Amino acid sequence: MNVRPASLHQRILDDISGRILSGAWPPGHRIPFEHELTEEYGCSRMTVNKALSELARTGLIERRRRSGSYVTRPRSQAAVLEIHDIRTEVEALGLPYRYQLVTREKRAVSDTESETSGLPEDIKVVALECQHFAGKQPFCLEERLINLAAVPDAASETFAEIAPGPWLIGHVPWSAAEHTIRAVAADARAAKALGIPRGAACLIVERRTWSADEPVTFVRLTYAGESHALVARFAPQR
Amino acid sequence: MNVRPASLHQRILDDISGRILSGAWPPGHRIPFEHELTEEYGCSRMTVNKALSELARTGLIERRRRSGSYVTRPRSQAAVLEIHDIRTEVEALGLPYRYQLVTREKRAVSDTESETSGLPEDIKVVALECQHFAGKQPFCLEERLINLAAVPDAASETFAEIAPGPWLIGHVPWSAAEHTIRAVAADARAAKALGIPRGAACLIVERRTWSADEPVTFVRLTYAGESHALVARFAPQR
DNA sequence: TTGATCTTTATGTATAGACATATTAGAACG
DNA sequence: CGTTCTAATATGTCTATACATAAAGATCAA
Repeated sequence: MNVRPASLHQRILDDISGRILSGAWPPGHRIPFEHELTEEYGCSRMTVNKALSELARTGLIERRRRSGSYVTRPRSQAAVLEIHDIRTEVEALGLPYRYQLVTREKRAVSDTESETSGLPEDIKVVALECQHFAGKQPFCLEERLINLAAVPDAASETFAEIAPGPWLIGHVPWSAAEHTIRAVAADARAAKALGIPRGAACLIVERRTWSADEPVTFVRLTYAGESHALVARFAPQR
Repeated sequence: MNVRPASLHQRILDDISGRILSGAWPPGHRIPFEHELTEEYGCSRMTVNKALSELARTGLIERRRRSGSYVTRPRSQAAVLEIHDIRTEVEALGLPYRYQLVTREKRAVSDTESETSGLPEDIKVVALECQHFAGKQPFCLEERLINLAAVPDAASETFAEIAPGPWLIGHVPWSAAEHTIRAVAADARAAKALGIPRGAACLIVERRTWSADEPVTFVRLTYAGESHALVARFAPQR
C-alpha cells in the first residue's frame, strides 16, 4: 500500500470513491453529510469539503444544496484519448522516425476543402502534404491547412525540416480541438503514399484546432489500417 | 458573459487559465506566487491556493515547492471521447433503432480470446453476438464476453430483449474502461452481419471494462466504415 | 573542490469560525 | 385544497492562522 501517509482529504476521497466503485454505494445513494464525515474522520468541515468537491468535479458524485451529495449514474462513457505527436508514436514502436515534406503551397481555401475542414472559404492558408515514416515503411500521410491569418509565421516556414505539428505547438498557444475518427477505404493518393493497395482499410483522424475562437489549422492524418490503433482510457480517479 | 458573479477562486482560475490559453503566459512561465496573487486579488491564501491546486490537477500548471508554479508544456493532445449507448447514437441520426440477439452461449474463455480480450484464460463467461440496426440497415455488430465471476446475474439474463450494454450499466457499478479504436477490412462474418462487401473498411471499437480491479466485460463493436465516426473534443477549461 | 549541514521559502495540509445561498419541509393563510 | 411564507439545513465560499515539508541556496568543514 501507501508507505507515505496520504493526506487526510485524499484518504477520505479514496474511501468514498472506493465504496462507489465497488458498488457498496450504488448510483443514487446519498453519501453522508459533511458534518457526519467530519465526525467520522475527526476533522474539520473544510477537509471533508475538499474531498467531496473534488469527487463532484470528476463527476462521481453530485451535490445538492439542502439535500446532500449523491452517487451519480454513469451516463455516457467519457474516455480520454491521448493524441501524441507522430514522432513519439513511431519511436514508441522502437522504430526510427523520418519526416518528409511532399508539397507545400500558399493559396486560398477551396470550396470543397472549406466543407470538410470547417475553415471559412477563401481565407489564405498554407496547404501541406507530408509523409511520416516508421523505419522504411510509410506510417502516416498528413494533409494540412494552416490559417495564415491566425499564424502569419507559417508563411515564412518551409516545413522541410520540421513537421507542421510540432512547429505549431511552438508557435500557437494552448487551443481547443475537435477530433473526428473514422475508417475509410484507401483512395489512390493514400494508397500510393502509404504503400498499400487501393481500397485497403485506413484509419483517419481529422483535427480542427482553434485558438481564442479563431480557426488555426485543419489536419487529416491517414494511417494504414493494421498499423495503428488509438487508445483511450477512462478511470474515474487517478 | 457570466451574469451570475463567479466565485472568487473561480475568477482567479479563469484569469490565469485565460492568460495561459491566450499565450500571454507561455509554457515554462512562472506564474505569480500565492502571496503575490493574494495581494493582487485582496483575498486570503486559501482562496488562491484553491484556484492553483485545481489548475495543477487539470494539468495546466505544475507546482514546485520552494520554487513556484509554472505553466506546463503541452505534451500530448488529450481529447475527451464521449462514447454513447448505441441506441442513442442511432436515434441521434433520426432513425428507428432495433436490437437483435444472434447467439448466446455460456462457456470458458478460449486461448485466442484471452489474448485479444485481456480476460484471463478459462474463466466462465457469457459470450454474445448481437446486431444493432438503424432503420432497415445493420449499423453495428457487437461481440461481447461477460465475466460471470464479476457479474453472476448475467447467467440468468437471456439478452433477447435488452442489449448487454444498457443491461450492464444497471448491474455493475462505476468502472474503469480502456478503448482501442482501429480500422480493419471486414472479414466474412462482419461483412455478412453488416451487409457490406468483404474487405470493406470497418471501424472497430474495443472496450475492456473493470470494476474494482476485476475484469467485467470485453466488447468489440464493428461499424461499417462510412456509417460511423467518433468525435472527441478538447477544451482545456470549461 | 567537494560534501554535509543549516536556513529560507513556497507550497501542502489542516483548522475553526463566519456568512451566503439554494432548497425543501412544514406552517400559515386564503 | 392549493398557495405563499417561513424556518431549517446542507452546501458554497472565504478568512486568518498554523504547522509541515520539500527544495534551493548559503554556509561551513574536510
